[in-house]
Amino acid sequence: MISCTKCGKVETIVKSGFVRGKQRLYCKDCELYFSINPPNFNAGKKHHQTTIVDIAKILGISPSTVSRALNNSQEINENTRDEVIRVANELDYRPNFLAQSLHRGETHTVGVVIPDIQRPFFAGVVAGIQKVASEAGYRVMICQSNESHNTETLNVQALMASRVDGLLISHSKETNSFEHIKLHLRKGIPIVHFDRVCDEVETAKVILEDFEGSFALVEHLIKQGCRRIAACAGPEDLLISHKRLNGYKAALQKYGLPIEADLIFHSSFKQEDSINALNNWLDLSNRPDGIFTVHYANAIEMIMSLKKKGIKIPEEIALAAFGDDLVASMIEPSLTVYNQFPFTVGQEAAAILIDNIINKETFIPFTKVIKGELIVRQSSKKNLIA
Amino acid sequence: MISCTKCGKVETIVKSGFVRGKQRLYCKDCELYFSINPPNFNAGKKHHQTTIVDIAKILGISPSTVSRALNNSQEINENTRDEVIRVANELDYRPNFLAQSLHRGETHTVGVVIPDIQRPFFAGVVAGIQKVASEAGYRVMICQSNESHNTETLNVQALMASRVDGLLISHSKETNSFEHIKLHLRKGIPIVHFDRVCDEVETAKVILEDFEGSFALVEHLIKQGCRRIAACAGPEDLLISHKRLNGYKAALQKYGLPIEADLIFHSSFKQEDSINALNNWLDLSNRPDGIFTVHYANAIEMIMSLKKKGIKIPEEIALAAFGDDLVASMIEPSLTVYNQFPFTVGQEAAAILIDNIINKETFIPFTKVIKGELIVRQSSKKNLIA
DNA sequence: TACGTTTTCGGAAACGTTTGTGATAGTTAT
DNA sequence: ATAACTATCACAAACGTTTCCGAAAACGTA
Repeated sequence: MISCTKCGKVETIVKSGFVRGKQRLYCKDCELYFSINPPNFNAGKKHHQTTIVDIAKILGISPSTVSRALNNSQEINENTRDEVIRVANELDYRPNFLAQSLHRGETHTVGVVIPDIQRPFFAGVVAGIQKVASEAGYRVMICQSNESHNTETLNVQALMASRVDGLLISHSKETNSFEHIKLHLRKGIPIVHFDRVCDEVETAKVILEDFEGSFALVEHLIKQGCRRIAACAGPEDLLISHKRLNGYKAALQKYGLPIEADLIFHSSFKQEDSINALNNWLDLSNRPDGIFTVHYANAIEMIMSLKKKGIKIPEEIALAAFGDDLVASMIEPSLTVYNQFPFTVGQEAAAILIDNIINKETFIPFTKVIKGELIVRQSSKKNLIA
Repeated sequence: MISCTKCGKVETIVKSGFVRGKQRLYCKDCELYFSINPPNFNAGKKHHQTTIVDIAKILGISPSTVSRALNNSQEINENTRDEVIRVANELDYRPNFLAQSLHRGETHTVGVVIPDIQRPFFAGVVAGIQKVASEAGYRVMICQSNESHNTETLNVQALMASRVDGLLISHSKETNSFEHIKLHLRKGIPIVHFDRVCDEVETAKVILEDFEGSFALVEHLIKQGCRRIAACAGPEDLLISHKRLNGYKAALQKYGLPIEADLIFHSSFKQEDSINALNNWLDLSNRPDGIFTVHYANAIEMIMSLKKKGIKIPEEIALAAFGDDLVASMIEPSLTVYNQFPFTVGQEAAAILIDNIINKETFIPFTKVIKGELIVRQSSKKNLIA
């Protein structure tokens, strides 16, 4: 039979409802409520990281004194401080970051949302962010949206639940509404966009010279003698896709070349896409003699495909693309690119965000442009014009 | 003059020591202690994320009831629950993760320490980790050691201060003592090693077929006709360097080839290193006819250098390396590699860690080996033996 | 009617910190 | 000697949750 956990009596026990599926009991004698726990309820007891209270108990002082000793407060006796520090070292005390953050109301952590860490550009950005953040005493929490709007929204929510002090984000290619950003911005959370920014919200932004970059690439192709230049643009929803496409168009216009819808294709960064686009262009009665892509990976795939078909690069078709990478310099012919300096982008974005966090009241959003660099390689060196 | 913050009197104020550098005051009339705050002390007041208490106040109920309503407790009236949920949605309530974690004593977060996120192998591992972790409801916190022992130690400390529930780590090339790991292992924190593991500590490990992989690569080179195979090994402190070197040696021995100290070089993943090693080998009176490297990047650099020198690959020198990457397949000649499936490594490591976290009491450390795959490409196809 | 039982909620403690305020012993100045 | 002041500590509140316990009201059932 069931006996009272206090007096041990059996006859005084009556039932008293349910809690979490377990029968609740009441001992009329002890006036005690209780429920029965499984025998190993306290078996797997949490391991105990040493706390400020442990130290206080050992030294017979109050937790507040320990806290003051460990925080270089002036209002503490030197001897006391030394004793506290000695014991703290002995027990390998580490302040509980959760408790500190909860109390302070800030976590000294910034959140990062990127589409895909495996893309060298974003890996570089993350490395830059971590460098600046760690130097400023901030932790970094990284999430991947995998190019999904929904996942991105969940990422932002999770980071906010973790109470990050600020957010760095580069949107997924699907993202076409920005409520999840505006919501938190309204709550006063500092947010900084980079690369794939959005014009709808008033945040600080770190962007690349998207227009200028593609203009430079396309102008370069034109100067090398190309007269029919195809464009492999990015996903239609992305702002940077438009900017880059505009750069392409502007370059064509400057040199009096027509803009042909046939030659513009919106890729979604998938391999098949770019190959399909390429094949379509090759099937045209009037083939392009130059290709501009917004992502170097597309250009690499095209080069491979063109080589298989025996089409000469750059003589028959020249190529130029956004984004530098080892493979762009290694492939034959090596690929002309516009280097975006991802590490710098990350550094700048993090620096701006931390500034925004620290000077929350006075910070005024602005846009920082990271200048890129045209790297001319074999894929475009027709040398018709020296 | 200074007046009491309560009664406003001036004449009753006396000084009363210092706190944090600020003069402390005492009003004899009110018997009140206080110190003077700068005027804008409460100006930049923290923005208020809505809490459970806010909801409770609005509805005139207690916070515990709100908590129960939001946690699908059975002991709550349906109407009450609906009301709570309605208000919670209106105010966009998000539970404070810090408070939850502090209370529960667990963060549902795992820490990851890697040498460098920009290396495709580690980026792949991280992606695998995040996939498994997020599916299991765990957050991921990533740190880079930048191949520094000291930074690695600091990373581990920071993650522990954040009270991560478990740790995934691949050691820096410098790391030759493991106190920072043992310390936390003793405290009962689940730790899983991957790739660059360490034999000194009893943790679960996810490793590659280091021995078998290099054996396969070297055996392949031998079967292709190579008789003097040089090795560009990893940093001497790393366990995997030894394993891979042993695979190299074993393959040579199996085929009765001598092991020559001249042909073994320990790289530190720096570009100059591998080029220097290559030049040394080329200067030998008896040049090697095959090169095995533990990192594909070294092999890529060597291919570039060899091509400049006009040395034919694979006829004069064949190459094979650890680690697959886009560039390995794109370079000409394409590079024979042993693919390590980084994404799988990450997935396995995360799955094991989470198992270790959940079944902390019963978990028994073990080692999981991820099988690799030999990918033969042009850099080694001498076809002497079909 | 009377008692047992369930439902539903409030109060309070706890997680580990930091910090405002009360308190006391000792020190200096008048 | 006495008032003013300093140094040093303890206590308690607060951060936002969850959960144990107590209790009132409602609902049975004998």
